[in-house]
Amino acid sequence: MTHEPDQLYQAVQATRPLLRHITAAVERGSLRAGVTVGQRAILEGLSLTPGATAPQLGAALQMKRQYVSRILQEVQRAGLIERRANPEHARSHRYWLTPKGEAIITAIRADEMEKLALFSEAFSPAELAAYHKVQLALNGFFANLAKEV
Amino acid sequence: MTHEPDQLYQAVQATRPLLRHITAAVERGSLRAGVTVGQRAILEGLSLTPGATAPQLGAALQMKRQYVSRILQEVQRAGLIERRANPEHARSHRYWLTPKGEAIITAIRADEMEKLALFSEAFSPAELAAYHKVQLALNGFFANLAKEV
DNA sequence: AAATGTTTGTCAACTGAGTTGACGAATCGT
DNA sequence: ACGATTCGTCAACTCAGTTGACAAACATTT
Repeated sequence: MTHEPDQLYQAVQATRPLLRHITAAVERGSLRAGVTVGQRAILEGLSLTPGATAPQLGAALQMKRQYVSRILQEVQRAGLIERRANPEHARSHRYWLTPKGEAIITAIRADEMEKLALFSEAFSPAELAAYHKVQLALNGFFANLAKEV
Repeated sequence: MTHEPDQLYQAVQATRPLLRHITAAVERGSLRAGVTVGQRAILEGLSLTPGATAPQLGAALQMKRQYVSRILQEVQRAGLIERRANPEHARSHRYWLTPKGEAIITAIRADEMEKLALFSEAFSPAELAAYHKVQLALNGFFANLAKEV
């Protein structure tokens, strides 16, 4: 018996408007004042792996190092991160959140967690786990598809 | 007992790279020659509701009517759709896929279905159903969040 | 019939996300 | 010492999508 992928197809289609809505909703949050989703991703990344380099962040967040670098410059100018020289490489830098940056990403995270917690009450742990599992698998699947040829 | 939304949070975060990979993978498909994801969405929409107007498509696809209109012009020039006057409104038009457009969206759909069918074998029907369910609910949830001020 | 509000198509300017290419300086491997 | 790789930076570009404006057509109210 073959699995009919209709549901999956439809769900994947919905990814586009979903992301738009996530972005819009999240940017509307008062806590986000002036922080774009790209910047937010960088702050989150630095929160998880303090002292990361730009290329490391790029790999973790699946973005090009040049783009990461540009965002790092923006948030540095905004005083949300600071960079220090990398003793192991004269041209390389490591990045850390400043207290201000730390406060902002923490507030954003708390706000979003709260909203998601509300949402998640409508679902069973099994459903949420399945969502997580399939989402990550899809990510890997399409990343591979995109790479071949 | 509260649901810990950590998994959900992480999955939602993954939406951004996921969409990028989907787009890249799908545009790499030889069948897509010259068809952007936006155009593809319009073709899909017209396939589901033939004779739709631009504002109707916009509502269905959750895009602004102006943007839909621009894409409609593109695919019309490419000969994938045709428009006819709307007898009920002198300024309005209805849109239909041409045989060429029909062939293209059918081929795209078949190709993607095939790939997704392969992928979906790794999951139980319950997991796929849960993914679908949560994905659509998230869409509605964030669409609402984005709307309220 | 006239005034007012809404819908439609179209044009234009803009933002945001992200990629790609290039270049020089630094580092690594051999 | 030499070639390949890595890192930072600048620049140009694409793509998706929004917003604003304007005029024509239509609907509604008075």
